[in-house]
Amino acid sequence: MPEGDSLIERFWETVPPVWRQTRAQIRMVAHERFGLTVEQFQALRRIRHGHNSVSALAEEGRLSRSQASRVVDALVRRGLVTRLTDAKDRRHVHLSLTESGKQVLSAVFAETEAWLAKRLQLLSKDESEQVAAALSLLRRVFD
Amino acid sequence: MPEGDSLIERFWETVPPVWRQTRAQIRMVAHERFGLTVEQFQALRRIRHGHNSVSALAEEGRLSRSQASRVVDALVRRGLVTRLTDAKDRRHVHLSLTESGKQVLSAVFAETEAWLAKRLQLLSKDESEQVAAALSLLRRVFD
DNA sequence: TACAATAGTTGCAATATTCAACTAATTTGT
DNA sequence: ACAAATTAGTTGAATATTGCAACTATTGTA
Repeated sequence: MPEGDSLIERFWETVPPVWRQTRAQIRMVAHERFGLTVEQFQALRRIRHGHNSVSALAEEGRLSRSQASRVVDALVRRGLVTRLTDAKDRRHVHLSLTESGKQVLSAVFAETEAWLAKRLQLLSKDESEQVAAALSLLRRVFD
Repeated sequence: MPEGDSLIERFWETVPPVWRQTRAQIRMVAHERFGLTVEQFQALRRIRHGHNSVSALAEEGRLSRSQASRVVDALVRRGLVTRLTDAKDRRHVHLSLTESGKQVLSAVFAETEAWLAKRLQLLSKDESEQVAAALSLLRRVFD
């Protein structure tokens, strides 16, 4: 399987370092400017994305429910997230971002996207389209 | 910047989840079958890749030197890594994989690559080449 | 109604992580 | 040549993170 091998090679050469750099960038902005751990930032991101319960956060982030609960605790103490007990099923606690939480998340994203755009702009228009198309393909096979 | 935006969108939709799945796969194999933490596995990988000192591991893995030192300690205790003091500069300690370490790393990689190949084989030959080319481009702009 | 299942939180023990101090070896400035 | 600075690595102690198990509270089910 020679073609497959070279694609696998490219995958290993590309995806981990690209993500590591991106993650390091997120960490730098989130931690050094806002005092958030990466886990806390991820939780904010996931809450915004609609994973608004402790269990959903735990599953998405591959951490235990107890840890997820404590991460949420820290975010609530910082005033970035609110807990709201579901009226219909009082076992559920709905998490949502406060205004402050939204602002922090937007700020981190804005800085990270500026950083990302600077790199992606090194591609020509043609190359951009090519990469975008390829990423769609890649995403599809990982669904 | 409409084209750029869509590439950035694709990036966020693709790279983090693809890597998260890959990482989860590594973790599953490394931890559940070999009792390695992800950090320990990463250290093995980096030592094989030539980052064969405690400082190099610390820098690559973005962890403190003291922690890197302890991770190496654990690997040495398990017989997966050896320490060898440099004869010329006796401050340096060269790390290398033992046979057992190589075998463990190969086993983890083999299982992970089988998993990866199963996904990438969903692509046609043309698509494979397209994705491989795009990954090269992406890698280039992140160097 | 009793029993099981689900969502979440907390106590506790085991690990992991960091900061600072430390040893040891080498390099540098004078 | 030699004191001071630098580099590599390790360790102690304080702190934080994590996972397991136990717990409360609520809802679903036989």
